[in-house]
Amino acid sequence: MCSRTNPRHSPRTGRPRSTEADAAILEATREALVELGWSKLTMGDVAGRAGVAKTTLYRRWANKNELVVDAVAVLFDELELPDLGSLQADIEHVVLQFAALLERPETKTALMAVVAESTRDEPLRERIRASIVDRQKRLVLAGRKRAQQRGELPADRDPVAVDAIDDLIFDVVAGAVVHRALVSAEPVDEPWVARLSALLVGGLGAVAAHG
Amino acid sequence: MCSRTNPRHSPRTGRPRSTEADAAILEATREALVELGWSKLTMGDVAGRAGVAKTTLYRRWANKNELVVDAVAVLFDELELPDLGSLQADIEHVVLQFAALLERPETKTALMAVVAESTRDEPLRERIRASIVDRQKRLVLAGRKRAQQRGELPADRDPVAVDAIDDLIFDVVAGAVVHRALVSAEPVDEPWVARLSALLVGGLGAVAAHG
Amino acid sequence: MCSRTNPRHSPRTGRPRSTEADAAILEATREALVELGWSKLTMGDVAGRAGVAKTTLYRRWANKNELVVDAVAVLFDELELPDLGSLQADIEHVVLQFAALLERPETKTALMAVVAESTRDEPLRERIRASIVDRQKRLVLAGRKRAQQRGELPADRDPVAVDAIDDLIFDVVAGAVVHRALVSAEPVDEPWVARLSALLVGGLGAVAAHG
Amino acid sequence: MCSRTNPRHSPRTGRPRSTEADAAILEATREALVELGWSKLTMGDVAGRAGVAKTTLYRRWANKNELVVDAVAVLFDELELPDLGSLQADIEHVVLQFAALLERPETKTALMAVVAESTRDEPLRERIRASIVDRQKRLVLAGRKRAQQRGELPADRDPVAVDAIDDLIFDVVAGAVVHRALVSAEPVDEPWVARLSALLVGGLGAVAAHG
DNA sequence: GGCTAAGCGAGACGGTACGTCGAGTCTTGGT
DNA sequence: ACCAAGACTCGACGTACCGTCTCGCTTAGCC
Repeated sequence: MCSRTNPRHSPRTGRPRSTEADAAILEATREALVELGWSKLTMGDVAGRAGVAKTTLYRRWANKNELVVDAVAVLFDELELPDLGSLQADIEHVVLQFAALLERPETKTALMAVVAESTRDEPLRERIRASIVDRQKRLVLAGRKRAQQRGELPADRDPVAVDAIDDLIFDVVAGAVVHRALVSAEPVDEPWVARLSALLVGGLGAVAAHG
Repeated sequence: MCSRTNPRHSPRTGRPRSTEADAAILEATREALVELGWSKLTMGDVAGRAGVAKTTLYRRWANKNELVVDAVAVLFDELELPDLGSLQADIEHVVLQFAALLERPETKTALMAVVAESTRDEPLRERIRASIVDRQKRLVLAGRKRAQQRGELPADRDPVAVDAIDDLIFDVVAGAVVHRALVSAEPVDEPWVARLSALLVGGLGAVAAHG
Repeated sequence: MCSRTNPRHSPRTGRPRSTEADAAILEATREALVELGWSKLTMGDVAGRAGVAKTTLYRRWANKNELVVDAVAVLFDELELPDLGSLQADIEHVVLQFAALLERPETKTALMAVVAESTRDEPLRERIRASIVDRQKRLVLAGRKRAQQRGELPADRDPVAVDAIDDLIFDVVAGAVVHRALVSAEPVDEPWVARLSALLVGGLGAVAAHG
Repeated sequence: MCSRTNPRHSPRTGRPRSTEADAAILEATREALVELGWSKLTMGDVAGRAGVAKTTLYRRWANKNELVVDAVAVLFDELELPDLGSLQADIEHVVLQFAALLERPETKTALMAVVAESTRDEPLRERIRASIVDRQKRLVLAGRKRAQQRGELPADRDPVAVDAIDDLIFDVVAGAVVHRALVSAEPVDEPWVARLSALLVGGLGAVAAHG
């Protein structure tokens, strides 16, 4: 999950890798992201902060991007979807959580950078998808299920179509928040979130009606 | 428009800058983006491709990021909004255009990278906003006006609220397409675009109704 | 004789060191010297060739230089001084033997390197002197004794002066051969050796006459 | 003579190399040799002492060995052969000069090291020969000529044989001094030098008589 | 015949230097 | 003032070795 697997080698032999080093490196990486941002973060600096040799980093991660993905990924697991009684309230709550996450300097600087790198680095894209993106689709799924139980959305007819709608909602919500926060550089505040969720709830009703 | 203005010097004195160099550099930058991607593009390489000295680049642009923004910005002016008879058709058309633009390797690799850099570089953010982002808001504005003329959307009541909705739509559309294309790395094809525009049109109706 | 003695431990307790490892390491060291030369020889590589862990090397030798000295020292014990009937013939024979030894790639690359290191490493200098240099002075001593028995050289008068001459001859012969072979990089062939021994025999006569 | 020649490039274009940097680097190299010795001298340290970037070193010298040869070579040009009235006195004087040179820490540590490296590096051997070795043969030549003028040695008969004797003397003198100073690590003092030159003068007489 | 003290293979560890590369600046001579 | 060329400083890169340090396991001699 978090480090380069030891190539062609029995796990029973030799000195085992230090798990303290693992943790210290990831923590140091987040710290460096906060202070320096992605483009000024260096492997040597991270090693220094972690109290670890540079070789120890390279033994675990092939390069800066993979390290940063792992350091940041864990933050995304904080997102939760408590039942607030209505689809619109649920959406607003998770969008605000996501916006708060994107406001943190370590994610703000890192997320776009690694996605940019991933356009030319297939393994990195896979790592991002596995560590970050796919893990959050659970939120969309859970939100839809709950809305269906409440009767806010009709029950599934065609499971393929449902999947497609889930993916659409995921890209729309995540994309809109990222774009608002990082490209437009405007605040993701309650009024905006209210408008966004109104748009979504309204749109979902229309799409579900004749979908 | 596209290059660093000559600091503290009268524009009338000495040898004028070569306009051929300007064009050659931007073209060379796009070429290098296609072949190498953003992170492996180097100023020396661009200078070499353009048949120009590195000095000449730095006389015009302060650094690599600003050069890349200018090289890519012009591509976004290709987007157009022909009248296709309905709001949904207009949206689908412009989204497909935008998706095609993001498929081009020079924009795919560059756009996210410079946005990532801009999270720590205020002048760069301003340049991106001025050169790329704000320029495309015209499309949202034009689309809405046309829909209002057709009667698909109600006429403006509160101009402030209208602006807010325009901005929301812009972030949702641009964000969703970028996220689908670069993060989810799934095709922005006609079925997906149809679903997106259905969602938007439905949602806009709902929002406008009680907005 | 050849390896670091076990510090602060009774030699009777615990598992004894493998003598096969000793031999394999020295042999591997010579092999690596032949293939890689002194400066590209690495401890890890030697350990690998010997089928032994790096720890096992460092348990026996403090560092690369001491290992190399021991690996090479044994080769110098091959030198012999058979009685060929005259001082000049004896000298020529031993010089040719020495030259052949210096032609071997493992000695050629190692000898000068460890001597160079020894200019800044007193323990190493001692080890070289004990393992290599002093051991070969026996040849000079034996040659002189034999020449005196034959009447080619006068009998000893002052033992201190005799020692001084022995040392001089040693430095002249060894130095000249090394310089010819490694610095001038010219062949130590029979004509050259004949000239050298003629010079020495003539010179010794003169020095002994009024010494 | 002292730096890597600029490959495939007109000398008329671009910023010229700094000659101050050249001098500062060589001086810094000698200083570092004195303080650290050859094996602990690093390119980065030399660059720092010279107030120069590491790249500036690598632009001029391919590696540490070539740099050290150039830094040390100039010291050997100090050797001179004043006329002291007799062959023996001339020899003693130049040998003492040479010994003093070898006592200097920068030559002591560097000379053997680069010769050791040169056994596996043909270009380095050539550089040493051209910069250091061949330049000093002039001393042997001059000494012999002067001795012939004085009548201490017979005039040339066979020029080839004369060359061979010159080379022999060079290897014997240089080799003996180096061996005494660095291998035997004993002082090259006046008594020893007197014995050496007596040996040589006596031997030369004998060799020249029937050579 | 179990105990104990070392040896052993494996490989991770903290360091240090390597030689290269790119960014952005400066210095030539020439337009 | 511009320009091409290329040297300059700075700093990070990713690699390679050094010599040390755990691991789990083996191999003797002694009780």
